[in-house]
Amino acid sequence: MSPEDQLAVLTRGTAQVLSEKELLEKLKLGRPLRAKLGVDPTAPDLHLGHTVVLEKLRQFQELGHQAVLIIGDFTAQIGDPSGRSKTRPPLEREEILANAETYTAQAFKILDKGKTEVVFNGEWFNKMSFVDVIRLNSKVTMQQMLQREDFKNRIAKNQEVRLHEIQYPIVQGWDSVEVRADVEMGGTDQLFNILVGRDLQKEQGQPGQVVMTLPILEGLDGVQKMSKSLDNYVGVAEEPGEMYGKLMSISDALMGRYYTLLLGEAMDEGAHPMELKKSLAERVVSRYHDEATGAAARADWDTRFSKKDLSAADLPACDLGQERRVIASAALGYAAVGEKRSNGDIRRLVQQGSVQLDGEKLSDPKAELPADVSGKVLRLDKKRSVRLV
RNA sequence: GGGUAGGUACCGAAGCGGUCAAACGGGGCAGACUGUAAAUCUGCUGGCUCAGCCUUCAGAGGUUCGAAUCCUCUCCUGCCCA
Repeated sequence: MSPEDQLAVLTRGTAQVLSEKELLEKLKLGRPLRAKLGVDPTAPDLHLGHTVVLEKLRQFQELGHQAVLIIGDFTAQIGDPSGRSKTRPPLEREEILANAETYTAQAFKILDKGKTEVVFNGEWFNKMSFVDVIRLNSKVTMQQMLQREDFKNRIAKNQEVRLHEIQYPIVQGWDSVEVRADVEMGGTDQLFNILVGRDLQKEQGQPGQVVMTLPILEGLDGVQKMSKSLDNYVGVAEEPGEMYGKLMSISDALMGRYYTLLLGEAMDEGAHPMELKKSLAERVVSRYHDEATGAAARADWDTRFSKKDLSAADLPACDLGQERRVIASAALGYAAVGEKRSNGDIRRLVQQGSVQLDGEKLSDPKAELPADVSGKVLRLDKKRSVRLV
C-alpha cells in the first residue's frame, strides 16, 4: 500500500496526529515503523476502552509495521496521574507482574502476537542509579510539567500533587527513547506524556516520534472514561452474558460513540435504539468470543429480559441444602453467582421486593421458602438469578 | 522552621457535650414505569442472631453519669510566610 493510502487508514478515527506530514514522511522511509503503545498493568483486565487504541496498533501491524507493546511494570509502581483528580495508589510488584501476564494474554485477542515486540520498562529503569534519575530529570523543566492540565487543575483546586507524579511523564517519555519509537499512540489524555517522549527523543538526538491520540471511550456511566478503577467497564475477557448485559445498560446517547469507537462505523440513526443496542452488544460479544456465542448471548438475553422468561433461561445452579430462610437462601444464591453481600444488603433487597421466587416477591425477611424448591428460579436482583436444585 | 485552617460514612459536606449510626447533596442499590435506555416518583444505603444489640466521626490517652463534639499528645493535609 502506498504511503498516502496508509496515512489515510492510519489517521482514520484518531483524535489528533502530530503531525500527519511527519507521519507521511516516516511512511515514505519504506521500512517498518516502530509503533509504540505503553500499557499500565494496574489491574488484570483489559477493557473496551483499551481496545480503541489496540485496534489502531493492529492496523499498523496489518500494514507491515512493528508493534512495540511496553508493559509499564515500572511505571505502574508510580501511578499515572493522567485525567485523575487524585493521587493514584501505587501497586505492589508481584501484583503488577501477575496483572501483566493477564494483560498481554488479553491484548493478543486483538494484536498479532507474532508481530508484536513486548518489552517491560523495568528492564531499563530498574538498572538506573539515582544519578541517572537526576540526569533524566535535568532534561525537563518544572514549567513544562506544570503546563499539564491535570496538575494545573489540582493546583488551582488546592489539591496535592506529589512529586513522584510529575516523574511519570518523564519516565514514560524515556521509554520512547529506549525503544526508538517512530510513533506513539494513546488516548487523548496521553497527549502530554507522549509529547514529553518526543522531546526527550530529540534531546537524545533521535527523530521525534509522531504523536497519535485516539478518543477516550466513555464508560458505562456515559460520563467518566471507561476505567477499571471506576468500575464502569466491559472487560474483553468477560463472560458473553455479562458483556452483553453491560452493553445493554448503556444510555442511548452513548451508543453512537460506541459504534464509532468500537465498531469503527457510523450508527444508523433511523433504526430503533433497542435494536441498535442489541446489535452493538451482539457484535462486540462476537468479536471477543465468536459469532455463535454472540448470537447465543442475544437469544439468552431475549428470553431472560425481553420475554421475562427466567424459567427457560440458562442460570447458575444453586443448592440450598436444608436452608429455607429467605435471607440465608439469598446469600447462598449470591455465593452461587460469585458475589459477596452483607446480610444487611440482602435484607434490604428482600424488603424492597427484589428477591423473588418464580416471579413472586419474597418481601418478608422472616418468611421461609417452600420445602420443595427444586427447579424454581430464585431472582436476586435485576441482573442476577439462580436456579435452585 | 513560623503562622493558620483542617482531618466526619463511597465522595462532597453539616454537626461542635446527651434526643447521633450522625442533617443535606452526589453516587450506588431496589421498587413502580420502561427498551436491564433516558426522564420521573418512592424507598434503602456501617455490621449483626435486626422492634434489639455491636463497632464507627485521623490515632492514642484523659475529663465527664454521658464525647464526633472538651483537654493532652501523636500522625496526616491545605494555605500564607521563611
